[in-house]
Amino acid sequence: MQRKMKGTYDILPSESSRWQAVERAIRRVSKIYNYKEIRTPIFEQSELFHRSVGEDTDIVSKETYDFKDRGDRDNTLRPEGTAGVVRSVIENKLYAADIPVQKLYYMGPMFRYERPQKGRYRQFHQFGAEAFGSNSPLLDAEMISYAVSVLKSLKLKEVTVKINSLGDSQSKEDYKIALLNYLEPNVKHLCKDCQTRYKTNPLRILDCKVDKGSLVLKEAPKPLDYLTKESQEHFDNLVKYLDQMDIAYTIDKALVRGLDYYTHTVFEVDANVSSLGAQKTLCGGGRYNNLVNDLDGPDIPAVGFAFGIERLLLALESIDYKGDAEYIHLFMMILGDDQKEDAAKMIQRCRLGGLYVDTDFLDRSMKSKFNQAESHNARFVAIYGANEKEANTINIKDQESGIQETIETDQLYTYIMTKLMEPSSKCETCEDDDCDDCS
RNA sequence: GCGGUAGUGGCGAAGUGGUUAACGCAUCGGAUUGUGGCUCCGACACUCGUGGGUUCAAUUCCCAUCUAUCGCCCCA
Repeated sequence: MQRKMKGTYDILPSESSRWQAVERAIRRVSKIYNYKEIRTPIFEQSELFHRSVGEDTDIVSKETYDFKDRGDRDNTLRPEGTAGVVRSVIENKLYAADIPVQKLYYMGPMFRYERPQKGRYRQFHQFGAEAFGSNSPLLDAEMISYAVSVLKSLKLKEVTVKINSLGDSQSKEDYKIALLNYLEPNVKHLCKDCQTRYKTNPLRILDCKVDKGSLVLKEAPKPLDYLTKESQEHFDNLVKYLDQMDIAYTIDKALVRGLDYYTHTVFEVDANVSSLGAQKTLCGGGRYNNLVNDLDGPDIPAVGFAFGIERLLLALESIDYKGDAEYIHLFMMILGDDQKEDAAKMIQRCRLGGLYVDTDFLDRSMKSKFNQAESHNARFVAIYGANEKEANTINIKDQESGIQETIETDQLYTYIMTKLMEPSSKCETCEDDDCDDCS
């Protein structure tokens, strides 16, 4: 049997309504914040990711899906979304468009060659947003609010926002020197990984889980202590705005994030949900004021975030979030071959009118037809056999009320439409958490 | 890349070195030749992830491999 590739999975019909619900929520919130969708290729020149994400990050050094094409070019399946978006903004000169601040979002598959586990796959999906052209902390605050709103719109309440600032290039450089100086006599007390990080990516030592409790790290200098005046101001303003927007956050002085390109604000949103295990970070983001310039674009600042959609869905599972209920309006029950012509005509009429219609294609028993109608969650079942054909009528049963009526065949569509217009006693799309009718 | 656990019908899940591989759910047929959801009866795995080895005999033991899962690393 052919099997799927390691770390990939199929989104089956039973799951897709949940995906659609999440995607719809994302698009709706994006509209509210006035972000426009951008769709970039899922592969790019390998060099793009090396230059943007950072040569020494794990993502680039050991997790990319690389391949050579027939023209001997080096390609990489995108491991994250920002690089491609930045490339596109530069290449299409979106920074020169009549809208001075470009606010973009994307959604789609990403690829990392990793050992799969729950909530982590080789082909996974991200939803992310990027805003270009402003260094205002108001935009940082908007980003964080945007991310939180997506979670709120999905009714996820148990979330924590952590923020920190790395400052501008000057701050980052000052801090790095201070950290290296501080750690130098203590390197041998750090874990093995951190001894490597000391040389390659010292900032990441800060949020090492092994050394977390150690005195060395607790007393280590933090990025916030080395902010330049402007950087400090930026961060102070962000905090003020978040307070005014009534967005709960905690300042995590050890938060540094894994990608090289961040400056100033960095943030993470965690779900406090046991089912996520080690993968509780739903969203990570921050400001990257130098990346556009580093990739040969103009010197314009930017800020963004990315969500892992699989993790979002996992978190939703724990709050028992369901996608939209699947249903059809009509299940046409055809009894006897001689009735199929008329039935085909009636089905077509209803579908042209926009009704969701299905029927039994296996000539199974009436019992089975009812069972099929039930599993399709049909509101109405229409029964058409020899007797009805004779009388030019059709029996139609409302599965919700159990009431069955006999009507003229040419009244079928109108009958269903009329019934659907009547207010339902059921509370189907209730938005109110405290509604007594919802169970 | 490293370490632990697991792999039996569509799903869940027993089981054993020896020849009919329990059971539950789902599905299908019938009782009820045109009104389902309850009940009863019946059907449903040339086969126990894949490949190889040990053995007279392997689903069971051994090795490899694949996949899943948990943790590490890292990240979303």
